[in-house]
Amino acid sequence: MHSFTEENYLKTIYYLANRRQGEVSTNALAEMTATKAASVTDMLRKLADKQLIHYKKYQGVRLTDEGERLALQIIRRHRLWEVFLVQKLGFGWDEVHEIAEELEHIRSEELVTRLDTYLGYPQFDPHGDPIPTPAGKMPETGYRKLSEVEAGEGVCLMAVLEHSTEFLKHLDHSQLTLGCVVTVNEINAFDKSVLVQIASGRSVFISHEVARNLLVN
Amino acid sequence: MHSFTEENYLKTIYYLANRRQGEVSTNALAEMTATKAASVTDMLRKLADKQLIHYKKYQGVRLTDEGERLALQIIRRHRLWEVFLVQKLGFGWDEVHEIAEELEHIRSEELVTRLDTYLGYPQFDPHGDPIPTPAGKMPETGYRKLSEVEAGEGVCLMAVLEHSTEFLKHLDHSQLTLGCVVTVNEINAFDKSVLVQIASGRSVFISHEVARNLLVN
DNA sequence: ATAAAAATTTAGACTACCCTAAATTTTTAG
DNA sequence: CTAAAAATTTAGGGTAGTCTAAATTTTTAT
Repeated sequence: MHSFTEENYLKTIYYLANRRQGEVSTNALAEMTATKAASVTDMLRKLADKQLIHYKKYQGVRLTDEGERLALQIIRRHRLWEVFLVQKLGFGWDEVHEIAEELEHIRSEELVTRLDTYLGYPQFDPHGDPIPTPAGKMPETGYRKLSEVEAGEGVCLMAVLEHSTEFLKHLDHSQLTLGCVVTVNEINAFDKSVLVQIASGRSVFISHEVARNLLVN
Repeated sequence: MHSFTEENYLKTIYYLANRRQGEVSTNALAEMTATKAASVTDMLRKLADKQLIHYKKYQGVRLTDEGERLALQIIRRHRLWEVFLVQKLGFGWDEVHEIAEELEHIRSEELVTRLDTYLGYPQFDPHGDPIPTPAGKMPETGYRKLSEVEAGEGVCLMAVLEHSTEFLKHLDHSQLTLGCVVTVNEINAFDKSVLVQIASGRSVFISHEVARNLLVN
């Protein structure tokens, strides 16, 4: 079995590898795990010994197939629990991340299977992120960032890249919810902010910073 | 905050203090926590420093008010999660203990509150154990052991003292479920086994060992 | 009452994970 | 191309929780 801490490192390596494509650096991991680079190096040696990562000193790190399988299993659990917390317990989508961080480490295959069934085999978590399959594959989505949409296009809000409470509360406040159909009316040439119209007919101003964190279809 | 391990010790001290009335011994704790007496001594010093237990060397241990409050909070979480696992996810009552051992340590008051609401404020867990109140009181039940019931009496099965898979599967097999009304027909003078009649009319033989672990009303 | 047995505590050590400071390697800038 | 900067690793050490073996205290049995 792998420790709570090992699981968190694997998950973090997966995220960083997919964010900035390619190898993951020690410093990036230290920042994400809120530890120091020296501690990361210790753990990388340990994960490499267990064949969960490919690791050459000073060269960055990459998950092995087994490491990726484990990472996706943990992400699957995290996202299923987020669905539970929002859909069944009525938490807001901005309140569930921390709790799911703990729930994802509960060790029981049977529990995850039954939870999945209970929730009706959801495909996406409350932030629109796809839920990895039981077999350990991450579904492809093909979403674009709202910041890359041309003026005049109509698109559907599918997911958020940023999960902070402040960002999510801001979206709630602007009546921007997932599934929401928006039409891009204007793109400001200077600051790249966009003016969109939502289904209710209301116009909503979205800064470039926000638009970069919204995924659409 | 208190560690996972500290929480387990507090819970275990509570159980043992209520099982064999009075002070809890180092060895009993070592057996229950599957560690060695020396490790228990270390932890007792730590819990005493934190004012969670009353502890005098060589004299056994007792929870302080604060320690008992924490222990009951953990037991409350454990039992609520067991209700969830059985009622919502469809686990058998013999399968939920280990998983609830992990879930009980998830740190979120809000989670427990919402779970309680979601489950409809249950009073008892799937084994018939009362669920401590949010304020940290253990409800009194006044149950007797089936082994103490007189011949001729009709009683209702309310709870089990033993939680092992084998014991619970045996009860399932004998069609002895909680809430089941049973009439004690005969008490064997030699081995104290009892012959009871259940609602379906069927007679069920119950050994003294089993009867001692069944609580009735 | 006291010696043997049982229970408990202390001493010293181990692992997992984390840290700071110093050393080393890689990257970058001039 | 090389010196400075940045990134990374190594060295040495800390805490939490565990262990074994030895020392100490309490209990039990004669």
